[in-house]
Amino acid sequence: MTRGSITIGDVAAKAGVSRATVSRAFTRPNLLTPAVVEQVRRIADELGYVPNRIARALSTGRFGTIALLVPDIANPFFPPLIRAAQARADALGYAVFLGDSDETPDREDRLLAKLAPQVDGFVVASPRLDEARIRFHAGQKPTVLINRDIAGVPRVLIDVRGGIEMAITHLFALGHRRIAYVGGPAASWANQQREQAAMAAAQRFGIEELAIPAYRPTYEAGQAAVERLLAAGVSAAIAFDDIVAQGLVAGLSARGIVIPRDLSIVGFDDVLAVTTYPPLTTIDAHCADAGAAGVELLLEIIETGEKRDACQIIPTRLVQRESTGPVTTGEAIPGRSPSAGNRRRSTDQRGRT
Amino acid sequence: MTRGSITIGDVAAKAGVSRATVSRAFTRPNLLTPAVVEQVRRIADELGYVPNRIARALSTGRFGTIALLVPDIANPFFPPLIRAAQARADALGYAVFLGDSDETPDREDRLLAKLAPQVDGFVVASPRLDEARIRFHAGQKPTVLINRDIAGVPRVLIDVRGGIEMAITHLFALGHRRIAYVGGPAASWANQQREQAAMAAAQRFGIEELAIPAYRPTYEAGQAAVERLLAAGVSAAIAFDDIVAQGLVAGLSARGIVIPRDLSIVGFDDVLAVTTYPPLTTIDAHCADAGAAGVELLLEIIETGEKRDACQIIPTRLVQRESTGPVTTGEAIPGRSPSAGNRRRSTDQRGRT
DNA sequence: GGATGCCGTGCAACCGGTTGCATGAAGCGA
DNA sequence: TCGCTTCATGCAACCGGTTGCACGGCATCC
Repeated sequence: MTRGSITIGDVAAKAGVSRATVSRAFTRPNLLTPAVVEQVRRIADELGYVPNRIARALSTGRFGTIALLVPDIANPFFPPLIRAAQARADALGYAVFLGDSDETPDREDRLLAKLAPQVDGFVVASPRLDEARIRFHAGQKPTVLINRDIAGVPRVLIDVRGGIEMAITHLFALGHRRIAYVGGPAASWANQQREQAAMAAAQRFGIEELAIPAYRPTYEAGQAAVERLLAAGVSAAIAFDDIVAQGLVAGLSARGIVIPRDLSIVGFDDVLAVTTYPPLTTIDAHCADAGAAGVELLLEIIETGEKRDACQIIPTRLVQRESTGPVTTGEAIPGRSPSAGNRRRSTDQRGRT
Repeated sequence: MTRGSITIGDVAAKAGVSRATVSRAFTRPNLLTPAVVEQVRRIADELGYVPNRIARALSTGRFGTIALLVPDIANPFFPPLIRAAQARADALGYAVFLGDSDETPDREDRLLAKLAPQVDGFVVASPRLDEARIRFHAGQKPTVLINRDIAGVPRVLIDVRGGIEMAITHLFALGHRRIAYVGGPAASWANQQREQAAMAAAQRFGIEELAIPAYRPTYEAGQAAVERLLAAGVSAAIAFDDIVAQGLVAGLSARGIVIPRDLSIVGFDDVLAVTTYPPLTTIDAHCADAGAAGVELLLEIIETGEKRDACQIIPTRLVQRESTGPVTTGEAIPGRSPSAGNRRRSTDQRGRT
């Protein structure tokens, strides 16, 4: 099956050159006469020769593969990220192993160990593993983290503070003075970061902010949080992510609460915003960019051999759709500048294309 | 990094045996004296020797890896499939390459060629490539197709006819006599299959059925098809997939049409049904099962070496939620048993767990 | 006690590339 | 014209395993 396929020897024989020359025609063409390179490549094409990456890996110690680990492929945050990462890697000549850790640190650990001997490096998105283990693995193989901030390990982060700041500016302008942050998994680094950013920004605006847990980043968890949200007596909520936001919207609508008339909802990630009703105002996390950036950073580290302590920030932006609106009832504490309440302000400032 | 690690030679030297013996101690221990095996393994452990999979792959031609190709990771149909496939492969000791062909046959072709020399086989979900090329690749490496029926190539298929039949039975019982099938990409095998099944089933029930194209399997395409759908004057529609259905629902709602009062909608795949409003009645395609089954079939073929012409059918079931209801207006042709119109019938017969 | 067979082990070739070094031809200055 | 570079190419070793075959020792059997 694999046997019997075209090898470098076949091409060499047909082209009347040595195997070394064929090899160089592909890996170091500048060492050869252009005419020879051209001829070898033509014959290789004719024969349908494809370099055997395994054999190459054995002699160079480089595999031309990377592994991308995610906690849950089915979480809509990851597919665009995976897609972009895969496309970028493919364009740069690398193949991608995909691993799903199923949200469990142990499986993540096992996948890292298992794949290590056959990849040049790792991109680990939203790692669930503890810092010590991550450090250990990162010491073995070039590793780039996405969405996790560990000093010394190259990483790609989302500009959560910027996005949250825009969201709160937006809500403030609409007159909201008492809002909620509906959180995801308590143990999740992303959740802690988002919650802290929301608290800090609210404080700066003099907005009262309550943290309401949703425990898991799912639609059902969002629905289940509705009761607690209503009990909090807020006029707006920022959700951990779009999924939780969607659950909130569904749960609220089911109780006859009209969005955004009665309550404004802001999502996070912009992974399904257009497809909700009403279309969700959300913080676009540019997750595809994060995936591409992670791969690029990793390959740069692999190819230069430099162990730079890079920390790349992906900008966010607020995408204003229809799940947020001005405060209309007097239920919330009006604050000191109620006249600003109905002024709609464009916060749709693109971070980048 | 990889260099400088312990090799079979180091173990051989320390154990005072040949490299061949060390190799056999791991791969064919029954050929050796138990005492030797035990001693070699102990020394290997002491030294921290781990067999190099790449080197092994080069000589055996077996890699312990498979590739999973999908047309678009971001299409919600695939993440559950990928997830299940990855989990199954991992459990059986294989690592998974993921390839996204971006819906283009050429990229699919290229990915197959590129990955072929480093995998033991392929699972190709919803291939976009033409039959001849698929046959060609399947001839080179063990290949299992999901969602594409090519005689002679092992494949896992969705029981589209069964699902459609249940959906139409359901709609008929609700009194619908004139319905539409809102199709996906015309060139897609899945679309053709679904459309034909819908037409055939409708005919059996004496239901009038119109085909309305949506051209692409996207939310926007679904929205764009609304006008054509309304012009058709039907009382119900079956969509190519849940995404198109969601687009239809959104487009209809935006025009003030209430679902299911004014129009019933049935989706296909059950990948986002709960999260729509109203929750979507849909045909559950068990896509996770399909992914797992594809991997299992492939590994069986790889490990037994048999080239069986397998064709495994994944059962479907109708999941009845709230986007379908009885015909209430007289706009549709009432048919001959209008009294059956309001009888709600449970069609939620599980195909399997 | 010698022929026979079995079995555990080693030798060496091989998988399909890459690469350091040697070689020989061409180019060039004196 | 000669000697020195320069450069394109080939030779052969190597990456780290696996495996067909040969060999030699020992038990078995006549």
